[in-house]
Amino acid sequence: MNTLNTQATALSLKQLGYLLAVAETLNFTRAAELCFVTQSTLSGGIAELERTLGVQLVERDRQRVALTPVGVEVAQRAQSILSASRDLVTRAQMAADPASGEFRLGVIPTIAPFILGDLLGCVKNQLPDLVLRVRESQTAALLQELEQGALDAAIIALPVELGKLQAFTLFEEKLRLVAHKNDPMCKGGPVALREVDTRRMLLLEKGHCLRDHTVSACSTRQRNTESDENSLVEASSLNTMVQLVNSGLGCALLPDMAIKAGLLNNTEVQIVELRSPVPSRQIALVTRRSHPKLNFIDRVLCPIFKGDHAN
Amino acid sequence: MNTLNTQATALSLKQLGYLLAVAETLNFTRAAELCFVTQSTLSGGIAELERTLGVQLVERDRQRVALTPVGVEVAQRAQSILSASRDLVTRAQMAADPASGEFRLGVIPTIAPFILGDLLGCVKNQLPDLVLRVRESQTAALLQELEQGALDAAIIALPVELGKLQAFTLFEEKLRLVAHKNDPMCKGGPVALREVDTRRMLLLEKGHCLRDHTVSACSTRQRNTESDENSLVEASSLNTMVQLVNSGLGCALLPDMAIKAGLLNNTEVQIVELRSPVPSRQIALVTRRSHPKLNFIDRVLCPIFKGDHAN
DNA sequence: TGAAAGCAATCGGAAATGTCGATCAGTAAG
DNA sequence: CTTACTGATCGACATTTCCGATTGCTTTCA
Repeated sequence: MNTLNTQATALSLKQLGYLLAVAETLNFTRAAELCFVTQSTLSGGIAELERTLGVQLVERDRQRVALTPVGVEVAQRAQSILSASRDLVTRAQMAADPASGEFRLGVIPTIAPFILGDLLGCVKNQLPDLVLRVRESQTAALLQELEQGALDAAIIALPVELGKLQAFTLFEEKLRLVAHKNDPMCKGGPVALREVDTRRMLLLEKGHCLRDHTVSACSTRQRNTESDENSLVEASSLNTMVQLVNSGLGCALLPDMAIKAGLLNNTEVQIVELRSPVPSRQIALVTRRSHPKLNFIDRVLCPIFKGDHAN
Repeated sequence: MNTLNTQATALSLKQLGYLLAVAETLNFTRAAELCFVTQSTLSGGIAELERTLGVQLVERDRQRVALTPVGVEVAQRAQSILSASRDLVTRAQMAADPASGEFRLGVIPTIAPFILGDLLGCVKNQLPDLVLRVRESQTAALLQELEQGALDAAIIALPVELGKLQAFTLFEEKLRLVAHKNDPMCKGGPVALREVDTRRMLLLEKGHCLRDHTVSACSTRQRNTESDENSLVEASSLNTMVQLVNSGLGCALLPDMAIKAGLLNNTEVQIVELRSPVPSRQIALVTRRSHPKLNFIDRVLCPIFKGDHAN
């Protein structure tokens, strides 16, 4: 049983608004109009605010309404609090537009260099308010960051173990067999991939998904990836790999985009026509199922990425 | 009929608190405990906050809870808003103590110089948190400022036209007749005031209440104040008036306090004993009936002022 | 002098909101 | 497969909020 306990209610922004209105008008009735409430409500609101603070803020007899010195100070503070609140709301509502703000995109290294130029330009044109922040990492790292929320989405090659992630396929990318122009393979007609000596096939270093794709494309029989440690050389990037091929060290499977982007320019490396089935990899954009902008990603971002690739 | 109108409710500090708790714990259940509500309540609160802002602030599936980038920013802003709110409350509650803060006191010129020294010292001792800000003005000006709220209280001489003001009598102050020591009045015994030649009675300039008191004390018959424009000299202060008396220009009625304060020191002016009724004026502290600290003024401030005078 | 209008406080009832407990649904660990 | 833990959801209840009407006081105007 409370005797005197006037149970200090919590401060409310609404009441601070009432106080400001009173400070402006020095008239409860007009202040109430400003706040779109009745004089009764405003009167009660001010009274409760005073109860909460334990101070009289407004000195009022029926003729005169004036703020007490404390009231003036409280009103000033209330002003800045309400202002900050309005800022918070507008700021949040600005950010509500998924096409604005920051979007953190991860891209695997065998795609990034060949897509980024176009991509950044495209996004800048079509979504001028979106700041695209790109990070290049291998699949595993990207997926982890994605799950932790450090990335909004990632462009990778399927298949991968999608946990609670959602994948949107962007396009299918062919893998091209390349060799030095003096290589015997370049002389004849189309080659079947399984005829290629796997020991001559150059690989990227471990961790690159393209390495795994290459390995599995070259062997119908299940080959243990761990067992072929006998690869003579491992390249750390597609560029390096092309140089190796150019030196006649072997052949390689390269993503179509890389070649289209001119990776073979100024080299003596040529594409070797392959007999079907032509190997390929599925490029997808992956994000969290729970991502706030999931719809935006599906409906807006993916189409842009697809369109970009089509060009 | 609203189709989509999700009636944006106003921001509430409570909900901002919920968000901060979630940001801290990254766990709805524990966040709810922090806020002393059930998980259900907190969950709804966050949901409504998001509805208000139109943005998803917290990314949550049943396993992982994380703030979205917008959520992080909103949380930061919420932090500072809540902090400012707490400051407002504590600041107001500090000021709730009537014995702290500023107190604007007006004093009439025929009292101020003789009471202020003691008064300021007394208040400083007994109410160390009270900043006494004193203004010296004539009665009319003080009353006006009082009504406008520019002053908290005023020390004046009664009677005055109290509108919606409240007067607390402090003490009765005798008025002393003084004259030059060579004046014939100083030679004989006690003098009756009505025997004094009113034409020799020096007056303060218009506006000083002491002038009016003097005038009415000297005349039993109703004398028109306007008619005695024939006063030869008018002093603008008690000090000046003493100098005039010292020059033998006439006699004067001086407040007891002024004399006790040493106004006659180093002069040849003497007190002339008066036969009763000895004239006097009633000194009072006046404030608004609606003043927030009315109780404090009555119970604390007035006793201090009385005590101060008694010394 | 009386009537009318302006003002803030107050009160009772109606509407809105906040809160809780219980339950559901999905995931992870044992 | 069960258990434990998570956040979302629903219905019921209590509280709060809000309004309209009224009161009591004052000033203004007739």
